[in-house]
Amino acid sequence: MARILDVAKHAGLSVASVSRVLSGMPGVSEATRQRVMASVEALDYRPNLAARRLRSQRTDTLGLIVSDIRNPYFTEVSRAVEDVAYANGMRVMLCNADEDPDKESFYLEMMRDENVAGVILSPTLARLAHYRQADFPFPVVLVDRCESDTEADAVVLDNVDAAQRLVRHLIDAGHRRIVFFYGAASATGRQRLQGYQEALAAAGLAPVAQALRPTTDEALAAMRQFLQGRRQLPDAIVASSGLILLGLVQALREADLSFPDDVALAGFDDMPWTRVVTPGITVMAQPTYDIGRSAIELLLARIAQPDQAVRRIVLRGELLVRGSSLRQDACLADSVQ
Amino acid sequence: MARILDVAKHAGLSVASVSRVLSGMPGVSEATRQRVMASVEALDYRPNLAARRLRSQRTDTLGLIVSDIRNPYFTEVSRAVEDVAYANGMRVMLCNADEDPDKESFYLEMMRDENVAGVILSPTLARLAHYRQADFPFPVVLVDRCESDTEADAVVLDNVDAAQRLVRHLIDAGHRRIVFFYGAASATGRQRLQGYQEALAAAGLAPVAQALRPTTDEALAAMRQFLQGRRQLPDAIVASSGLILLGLVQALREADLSFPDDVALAGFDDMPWTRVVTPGITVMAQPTYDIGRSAIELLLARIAQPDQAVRRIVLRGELLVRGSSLRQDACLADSVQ
DNA sequence: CTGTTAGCGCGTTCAC
DNA sequence: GTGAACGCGCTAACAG
Repeated sequence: MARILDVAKHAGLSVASVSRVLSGMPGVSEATRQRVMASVEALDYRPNLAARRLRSQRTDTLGLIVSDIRNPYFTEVSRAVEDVAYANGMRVMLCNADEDPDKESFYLEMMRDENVAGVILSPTLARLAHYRQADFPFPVVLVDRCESDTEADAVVLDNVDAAQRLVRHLIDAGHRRIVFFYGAASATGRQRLQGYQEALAAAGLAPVAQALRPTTDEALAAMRQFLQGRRQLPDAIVASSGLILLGLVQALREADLSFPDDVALAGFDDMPWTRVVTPGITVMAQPTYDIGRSAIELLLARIAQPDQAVRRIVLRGELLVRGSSLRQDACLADSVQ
Repeated sequence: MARILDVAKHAGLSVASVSRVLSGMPGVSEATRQRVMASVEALDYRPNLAARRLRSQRTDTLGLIVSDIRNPYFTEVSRAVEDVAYANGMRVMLCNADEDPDKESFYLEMMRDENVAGVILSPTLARLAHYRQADFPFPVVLVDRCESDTEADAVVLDNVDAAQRLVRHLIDAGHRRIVFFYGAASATGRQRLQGYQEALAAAGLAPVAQALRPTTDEALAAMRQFLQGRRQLPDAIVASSGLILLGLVQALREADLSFPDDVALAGFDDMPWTRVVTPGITVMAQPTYDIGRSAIELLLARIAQPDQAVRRIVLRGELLVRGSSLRQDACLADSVQ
């Protein structure tokens, strides 16, 4: 592997000149610049990143710690983050905490060890509870999950509002007994619970909420149990995330129940499959790519300006009404899309 | 940030001793080990990875370059890779080439710059065509995609066999005119095409195959066009991947066509949603987690033994028969699962 | 068993 | 505009 010294020799220059050219520093004659570039080409030279990072103490690496890599929400966010990062000459280390606080801690330590320039994190509830930016040696931007009083740069959906609108839609469609299955392990799930509760309260209805871990398997199990326990179904069921929604649908299919005939259905996240089940499932769609893009833009801005005021970007969900939420007797199934 | 010298001073020892303890080298008395650990604790010392990597020329980082992070196949593979990697004290850099040869090249260069210990790669067709391990400065294990004559460690499905069995199942179920939508950009898609062709040939049937880029959107567009072009539908349609399958189903729903009544359906990958559409979709399931686990085990073995013979691990798909492939008049819909 | 010391490859002063 | 030399923090060879 060619070193910078080899390039210098080949070009008949000193290592300093080569370094200057490669770092794009000013004060180099065009002639030497050409010679350096030619030698770099000739020797197929690549700077040693370890040496460069050691010497400069700087780093061009960002961390992205997602809660669950299987969640399309996060894969979409990660695509946006990568796109913007690479466009700005930075690399991204993508890590999957799998909703496990220990894994999350492990990766945060790793980020510290890697001396990253900054991290985008969707935190577990425990970490968010006593979150302080000062605990981290690098700037952090929260994504997807954030409390209203968290002192941190963050990009989130307006969860309370989104849940409210989703539930209000169900109420408007004529449903009264509406059950909510939500991921209790995240701030997001709880905020959506709040929106659900507020929407019901405003209509004078009683909430029935079921907490669970935010995975498809858990939702499937919870729904199985729910169906066993009762003779009469509610009017509608709402899921606080796409992963949970999938588990609910699996359980309904198992039990040979159909929607919206036996029970209406709605959830979060416009996952591709919600369009292909019959009828389509009404969901609150999140602007996933924008969320990721906003997060990394926030992070890059923070890195450039460490002392700027804390910013929070709140995005709005989009209600996509499909067949699953519409009572047959309402005769709307065909007219709304 | 505490340095190793600080730890040494604090413990009243030399840097060498501290280094030895931290690297787990033998020949250190228990007493000094204790003192070092105590000082490390006291100072909250963490080794500087850049310095360590520069000095030792070794690295504990592996690369994983997947073709499409949105494909659940790859997220599942990546989970397995991470699990095994971390259990072996290695980190993983996960990169998403997005089926783009340029991005793939970019990431491979990056892997070289990062001086990774090895890479797991699902290669684009172009790269596979003239693949030579000698072109890479690190060991590579191919995953998902590999030609029969590729000289490389690899973990793949037996694609020809899997496609044959899937198509044979359709033939056995009474279908005759069977159309194949496949991803032409990968070796895998082509191998599955071959299996499809062989199964049809054995039954004396004529193949009709539609090549496309292996994304849901492309499959949706291709299927739209396909449906427009003809008055009569085939008996059955087969997708060479889960992503393509999803696009096909979207197009069928759009056109208000149902399966298996209007046309039977089958595909690859046991994606969660294939179970929740009605009826369920018959698929050839891949052992995704095992694929990932095998790949990293192969890679770790190769790193430990650079000169061992090239190995290829071929795994078998599992046919999951669901309602989408069974003709109604065959009266099997309920008896098979 | 422990300490001293020479670089790993590069960026960055400081002279010239 | 260019070059010589130092040191980032660590590991490993060697000496004791």
